[in-house]
Amino acid sequence: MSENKKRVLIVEDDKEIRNSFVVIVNSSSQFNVVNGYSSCEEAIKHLNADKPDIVLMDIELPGGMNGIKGAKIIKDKWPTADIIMVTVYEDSDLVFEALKSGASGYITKSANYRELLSALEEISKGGAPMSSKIARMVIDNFHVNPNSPLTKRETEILQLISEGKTYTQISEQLFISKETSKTHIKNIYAKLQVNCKSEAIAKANSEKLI
Amino acid sequence: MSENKKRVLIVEDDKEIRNSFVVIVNSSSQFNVVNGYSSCEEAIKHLNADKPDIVLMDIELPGGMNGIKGAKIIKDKWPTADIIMVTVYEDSDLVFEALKSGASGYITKSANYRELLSALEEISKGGAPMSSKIARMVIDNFHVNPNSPLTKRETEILQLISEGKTYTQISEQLFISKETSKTHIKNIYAKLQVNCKSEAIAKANSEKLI
DNA sequence: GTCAGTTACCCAACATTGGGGTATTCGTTC
DNA sequence: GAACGAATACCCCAATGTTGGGTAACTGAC
Repeated sequence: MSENKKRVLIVEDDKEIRNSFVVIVNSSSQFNVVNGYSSCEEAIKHLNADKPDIVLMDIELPGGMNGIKGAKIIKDKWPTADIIMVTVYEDSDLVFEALKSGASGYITKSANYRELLSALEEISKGGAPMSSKIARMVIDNFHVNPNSPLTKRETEILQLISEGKTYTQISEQLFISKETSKTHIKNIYAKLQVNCKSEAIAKANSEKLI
Repeated sequence: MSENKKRVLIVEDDKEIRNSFVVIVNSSSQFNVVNGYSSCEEAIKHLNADKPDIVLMDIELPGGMNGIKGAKIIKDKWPTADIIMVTVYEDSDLVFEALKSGASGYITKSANYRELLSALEEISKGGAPMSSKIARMVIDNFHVNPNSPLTKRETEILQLISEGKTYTQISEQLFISKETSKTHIKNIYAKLQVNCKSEAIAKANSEKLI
C-alpha cells in the first residue's frame, strides 16, 4: 500500500547521489520518495504539499542555505518530520551543530544501500541512527569532567550560582556565613579564571564542571 | 590468546544475573571476565589488580554506593575502563545521570546473549552501545527549543551574558547603548521569569534556548 | 604532622545589576 | 492607516557584586 509508506524527502544538490538515494529508498516496501530537491529553499517551499515523514538532508549545500539552517526551518514549519543529516564529514562541531538544529540522525554519504535503509528503519521506530564514532562523541559530550579543579563545596556553590542564588541566599542555604560564600566564590573565579557569576556558569557548562 | 582478550569486570548484586553474564562474556573469543563483584566498593578495592578494559555496571545496587557513584569513582581511579551501565530502567533522568557519571554505554538487564556481546563489541571499537530509545533521548537532548519565547536579538544577548559579558561590554559589542542592553535583558528576565543573569543562563540551558 | 578544604572575618572603593518607568523608529500584518 | 512586535534609547535609585588586598582557626585524610 503506497498510502502506508513513510514519505521520504531528499535534499541533496549532487544529482547522481540524489538519484541513487531515490532508487534505494523506493526499493523498500516501507518507504517512498515524495520529492527530491537540490536546495533547502525549494524543499521548504513545497513542505505542505510533500508532507515528509523523513527528510534526508545534505549538510553541504551550495547557495544561500546550508543543511543546518534548513533543518531548523523545516523543523519549524513541519515539526513531525524526522531529519537525517547526510554528510561527508564527521567533524565534531558540525555534528553538534547539526544535532542542535533538530536532526535526529546522522549518516555519511559513503553509506551503502543497507546502511541507508537501516537508518531509515531506525529513525522510523523512534531511534537515532548514527555511526559508532558519532554515538561515542555524543555520549562523551555528557560526561562531567573528572578532572575538575573545583572542590566539592565549590561545585556545590557553583550549582547554586547557576540557580541564580545571591551570596546571601547561598550562605543561608548552606548554613555558612555570607563571607564564606564570598571566599568560595572568589576561589572559584580564580580557578576558572573568570570574574563574574555568569561567566563562571558559562565556563562550567563548556568544561562540564556541573 | 587469553592475553589479547579484553578484560571485563562485572558489578552486579544478583548472583544469577552475574553468573549468566560471566558465561556469556566468557563464551566470546574476544572477551574474558576478570572478576565479578556484588558491590562497587569491592570492585573499586581490586581495580589495580583487575585492570578492566570494560566494566558492566549495575545501576541499582544495594548498600552504600549505587552504580552511578561507582562509575564516577572507577573512571577516576581507572580512567581507561569503558563503562556499560546495566539497568532495568530507561528513565530519562537516570540515563542522563548515568551518562554524566562517565558511562559510555547503556543496556537493559533483559539483554540477551547477542545484545550483550554486541554491546561489548560496539564499545570495544570505540562506539557507544545503547537502545534505539535511549539514542533518541540523547539526541533529543541536543535539540534547541524551536519554540523559544525570545527574539533573535534577545537570544544573541543571552549568549553574550553566558560569556560573562556586562551590560557595558554587550552594548559595545552590539553597537547599541548600555540602556538598550538593559532593556533587552529586562525583557529576557520577564519572559524567562527570572531576575538575574546566572539564573537566566541556567534556565536557558535547561530549556535549550541557546 | 602536614596539607587541602572549609569555615570566618576585615576594609573600602568601585562597578554592575535590578526594578520601575517612558518613548521613538521601523517593519509587518491586518 | 492602525496596530503590533521588535529594537532602540533614556531616566532614577537602591541593592548587590567585584576587586584586592589580607588573616586565621578547625577538620579530616594521607
